[in-house]
Amino acid sequence: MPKTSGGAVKATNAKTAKTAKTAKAVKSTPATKPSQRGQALRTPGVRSVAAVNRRLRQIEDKRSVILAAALGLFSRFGLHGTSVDQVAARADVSKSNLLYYFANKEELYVSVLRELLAVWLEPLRGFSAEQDPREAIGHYIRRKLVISRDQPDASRLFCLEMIQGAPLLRDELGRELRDLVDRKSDVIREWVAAGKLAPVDPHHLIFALWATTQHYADFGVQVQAITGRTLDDPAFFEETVENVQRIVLQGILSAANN
Amino acid sequence: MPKTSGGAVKATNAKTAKTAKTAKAVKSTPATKPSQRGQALRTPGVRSVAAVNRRLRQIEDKRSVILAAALGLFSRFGLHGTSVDQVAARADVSKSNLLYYFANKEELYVSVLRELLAVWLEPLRGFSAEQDPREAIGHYIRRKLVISRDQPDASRLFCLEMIQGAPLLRDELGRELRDLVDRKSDVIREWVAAGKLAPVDPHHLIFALWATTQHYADFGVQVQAITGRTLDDPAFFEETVENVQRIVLQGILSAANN
DNA sequence: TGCCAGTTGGACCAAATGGACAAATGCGGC
DNA sequence: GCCGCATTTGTCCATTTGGTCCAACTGGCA
Repeated sequence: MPKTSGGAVKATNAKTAKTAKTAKAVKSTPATKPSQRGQALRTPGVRSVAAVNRRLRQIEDKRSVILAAALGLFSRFGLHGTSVDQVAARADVSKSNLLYYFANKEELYVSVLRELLAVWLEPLRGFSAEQDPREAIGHYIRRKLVISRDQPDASRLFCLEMIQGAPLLRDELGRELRDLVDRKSDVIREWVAAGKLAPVDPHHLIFALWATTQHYADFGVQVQAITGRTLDDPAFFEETVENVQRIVLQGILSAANN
Repeated sequence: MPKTSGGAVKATNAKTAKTAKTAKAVKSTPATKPSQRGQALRTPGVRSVAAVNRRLRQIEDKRSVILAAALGLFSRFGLHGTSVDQVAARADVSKSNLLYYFANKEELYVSVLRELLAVWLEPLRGFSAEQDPREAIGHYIRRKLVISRDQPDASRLFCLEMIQGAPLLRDELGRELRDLVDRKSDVIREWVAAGKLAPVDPHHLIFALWATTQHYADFGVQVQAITGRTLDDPAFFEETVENVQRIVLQGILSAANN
């Protein structure tokens, strides 16, 4: 909303003058910013292939640094709780420079998310019907817990986004994730049909797996407040893997009671 | 909606002058704002007891309305993603008025959180050693899922706060929650000792219970994206209760494999 | 060496926002 | 009807922040 009070005040003081919006004359678009050339991989122009490739790698590197910094901050403070300045500072580049590589804050955010989703889904791809479910699921739990330990930021940001209704992932969610889950659900159903698993709804099983493993990343603070330990403690990590596996695989009722 | 653009316009015209910050002279604190009188319940002054009580109730009501509005917004957009204006609008009060009841945004936020923690912990209090664990835990799962269904906002905000490191709940976490969990852990240990439960670490069991049940609130969007349903669907709700109970209590391995 | 696309940083701006302030309005008791 | 306090509102301001603009620089190439 307009709200020009600030502008009005400044307008009154002498020195200002205003940049006057000088006729945009030459439209000095500085060639192609990396944040723009999405597909059009570049007109070879004159540069040697080697030089181009080198530069391309440099660009990728810098983007990575920025993305890493952004992940760290976004995952803790969210999109709105993080300023571009902060990300730039953490990535050790100037804000302008950052905005040279990412058109705007939101694009940066989405870029981070997109990388995330891949990492996050990866472990699930492992499931296949030939495997022994006990093995496959036990292994899956361990892998997810490793991620919770080594990349808690990724897990947290994913959770953050989900809580907010995943406005920027909705499409991906409805497509990629859903497909993958559907495929793996079939695997689980086969296991059940083969009598290798108790009759359990695949979706709910997958949710339980996600929930129990992610919890140690997303609620890491709580876990630490209660147990006084973190997954970084190897003993605690193993203990966690074992307990989660046991709970999900065998349940908690004693044989006598079962 | 305030929106002072008009004011700005006025500002440019002669009369303005600026309020000049006149020496703060009398420090005209307007008696006691509700946002201040925390404990000092009020010097009876002159008002009749009846009148005072009525007013007190009114204050509580208004605070509740604001808190509810705040919960709805904070839980989706976080502290930084929500403006005081938005909360005020949603609660149908002016921003100034809101700030009359809550000294500042952060106090409002903390107030919301404080209410939350109580709701959130309540179900766990139910556990006691005399109960049949199968019953107690099954019941607990149901209760938590009811909360996930009926108060997803609360669950989400709690999760949000936790992800951010719970800077404002750290103390409460270290004290209240920890104590409660410790006490209930003892109950679980007794169950295990009595052979009613398989040997499982109480902490991890509690985490698993929290995680699996909250998941349906915090990741509600994901759940819907995948299953196409919500807990509001009674059939889906029951199906969820049953599956979560079965997974946690009996595990997923078939008897043959167990 | 000089050129130039591609990069980088700094000054600057407009919008948004938290919140201070003071004037206004309501209201119970005298 | 008047007083004094509680409540409510409109106005204004300082600060933060996303983003623009432009001047300056760089490294590869003719």
